[in-house]
Amino acid sequence: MPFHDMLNHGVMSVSIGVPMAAMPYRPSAEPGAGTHCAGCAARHIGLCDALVDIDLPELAAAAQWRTIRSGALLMTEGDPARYFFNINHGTAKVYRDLPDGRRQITGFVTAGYFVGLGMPANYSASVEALEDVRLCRFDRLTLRALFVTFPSLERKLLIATGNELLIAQAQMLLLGRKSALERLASFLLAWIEPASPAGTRLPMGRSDIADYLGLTIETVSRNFTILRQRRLIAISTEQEITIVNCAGLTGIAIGAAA
Amino acid sequence: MPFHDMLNHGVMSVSIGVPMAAMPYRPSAEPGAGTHCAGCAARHIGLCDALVDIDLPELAAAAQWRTIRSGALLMTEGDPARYFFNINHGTAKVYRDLPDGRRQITGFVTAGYFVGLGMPANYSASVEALEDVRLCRFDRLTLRALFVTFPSLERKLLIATGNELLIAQAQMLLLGRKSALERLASFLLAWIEPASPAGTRLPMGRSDIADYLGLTIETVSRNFTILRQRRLIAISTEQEITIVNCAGLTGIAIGAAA
DNA sequence: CGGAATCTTGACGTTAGTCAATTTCTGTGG
DNA sequence: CCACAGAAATTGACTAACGTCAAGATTCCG
Repeated sequence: MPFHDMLNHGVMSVSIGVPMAAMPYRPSAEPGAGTHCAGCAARHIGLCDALVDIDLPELAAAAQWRTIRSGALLMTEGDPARYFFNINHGTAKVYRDLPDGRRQITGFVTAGYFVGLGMPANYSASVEALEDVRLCRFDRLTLRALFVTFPSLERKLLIATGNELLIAQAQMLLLGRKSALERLASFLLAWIEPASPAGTRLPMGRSDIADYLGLTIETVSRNFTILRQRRLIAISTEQEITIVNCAGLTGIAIGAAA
Repeated sequence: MPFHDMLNHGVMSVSIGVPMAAMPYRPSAEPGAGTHCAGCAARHIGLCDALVDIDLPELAAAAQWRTIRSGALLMTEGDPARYFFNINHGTAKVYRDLPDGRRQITGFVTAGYFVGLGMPANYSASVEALEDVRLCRFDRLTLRALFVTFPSLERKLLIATGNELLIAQAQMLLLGRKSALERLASFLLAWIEPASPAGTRLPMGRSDIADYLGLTIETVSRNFTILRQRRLIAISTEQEITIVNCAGLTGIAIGAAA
């Protein structure tokens, strides 16, 4: 169960995958086999999950499909917060920067996550795609109007925002009180399928992991080596990781081991 | 504008100020002058702010007034999350502990704040009163039922939860990337009225500040001294602080000064 | 196969933590 | 009002963990 966080979403300078720039979504114009939200791969993990199939067209009319290329920005901190996003596929990083360049990644967002929760007038963070990202973009005013018709949308967002807050709390404990080794162990447990023998490919590099854990890239690398040498994890090809000793890794992550 | 955070709220072992243990709130039985929610000091900063006066009685019927003595727990991490709280007066700390005793305070809650946002079945943090705290306690199931009648309550909570998330993001940046001096400067700016020449009394001690900023009590103390020696703040009587040079303090807080 | 980017490893420096007094504050009672 | 005791805060000397700087090794892709 991967992590996440985020906050805003935004006016963006991104490449557009589906050629329907400012055009409202139309079922008949949809790409892929499903051709409408009910057939979307993210149908039951995204915002639409709050609605029954019969009500989907109204939500779909407010949604715009986009594909964000790897490395492109979904939103930039400080920009007017016009849009709200629902990720359907791919991974992006949410981060804040200090004036001198120090960066803190506050979360990674994957399929099903909302970007733009609890936003004020301007985005409070930047979001960059780590791989190609498919998403639904909503105009915030349009979406707010839909809340009146479908209170279940608002409930879904309230639950999602609450979950974000829980994850943020856990991350504050990690950043404020855990050692480098404990941070890395916690991170891997959240991202790697514990059972998978084949190994899981991490979508982010060492630099992003460092910015997420409040460490430097060198410290992350050193602690990867420590975990590997202690036979707690196995590293096949760089970011292809396998958890070898889940109990041992968990012990380190929760701070049980001295 | 003080900070905050929080998450759960809970089954609690607390002293009860207003003698109406499990009895539903009744206007005629209310303490103080206002004698009902419309006269409450927190009328326009709490949950009730989402309702017009005419609808208040319905919300009031679901609320129970409580006073939590300084040092008592509002909730304990892991306990079943039966209640939701709305602080009316006083300050409390929200924290998580690691098994070996390391503690991270994820936020301080004051008048107007909600405790128990986005909660799962069990409280995910403990909350302890730093001074006597007055609050309204709601049964979570009862409150959820009210959401159907008054969608504005849910909207209020969504906005509040979103604000929490923004604050949590800022705190992650602080914990992950700021120096001890920058952390303390950021904290003081959030808690001390910049203009007040008389000085503001902090409700928390050095130990709580340390647990909030991810530092030790000694490091907090040393950096208080540094800020005082640089004439950025003045310390009258221990936790009675005045901001002397707001611009200078802000410069440190945002990481502008090298 | 080659070059750039990413990752790893090593030597050394800096910041904050640890351990230990000492000082200051708070509150209580004489 | 002052004296005292306990708690909280400050200060100092030293240590440990992580950051910085600098090579090298690997991986990735054309």
